Amino acid sequence: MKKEEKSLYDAKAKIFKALGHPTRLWITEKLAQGECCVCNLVEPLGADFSTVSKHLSVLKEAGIVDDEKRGKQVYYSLKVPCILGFMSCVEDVIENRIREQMGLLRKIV
Amino acid sequence: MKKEEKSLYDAKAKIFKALGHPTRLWITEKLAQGECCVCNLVEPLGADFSTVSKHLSVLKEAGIVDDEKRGKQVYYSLKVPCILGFMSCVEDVIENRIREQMGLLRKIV
DNA sequence: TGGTTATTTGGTTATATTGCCAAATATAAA
DNA sequence: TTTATATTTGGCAATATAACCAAATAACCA
Repeated sequence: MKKEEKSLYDAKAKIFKALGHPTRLWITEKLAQGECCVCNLVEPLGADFSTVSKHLSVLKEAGIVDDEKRGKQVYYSLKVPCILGFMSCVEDVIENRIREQMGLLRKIV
Repeated sequence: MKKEEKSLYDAKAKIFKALGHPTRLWITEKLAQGECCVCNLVEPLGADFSTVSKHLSVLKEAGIVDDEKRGKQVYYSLKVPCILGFMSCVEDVIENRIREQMGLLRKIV
């Protein structure tokens, strides 16, 4: 990989990496339904306020979400809804994996 | 997040995580053009054979690629082409990010 | 002003990832 | 059978991530 090619792949990978955590994926799908303040996410996630805030900043850094301060709260929103279009593909991958495991199981038993 | 919800998000995140590395992303796009043996990937990547092999096994574990041994070589192929459909979205995110940075720069200068 | 609430930041510790090297395995060829 | 080639595996050191706690910041309210 050449140098400039490398930095393009670094940039792309950053976005996948940002989505590569269950909490951040959950947040992303939640925000797809509409903006949320941090406080709206903390309770259902059952994580520390600071933890959620840090996950949000990873998503923001990656360009996936936007933030806006209104009063005491910071509202996050999904900036790139096209991300959701990928989820059905991801679910296909998971389904395939399960199907294969079942096939394997049948052979063993 | 409830327990079973958590494991769904774990499974989804695993796929994003697998794609969240420049080398693995490069491999994925390369395989989209047709199957490759490990030896075909090592040289252009400029990485160790063992390193490439491990990246491939991450992709395989995630259900993204398939492998098939033929003779002395192992051929890898892209199992889920729908992954590529996401790339234009990823590129949009990158483009937005650059655009914003330019806007910011204009304010400063 | 002082207090309260929402959020971010810094620090720390535990865990995971990455990349290389060396060794193991497998297949083909001599 | 020995040798060479392609690949995987195990181990190690360096680096990155994640989660929590405590402290800092920022905005509103009494």
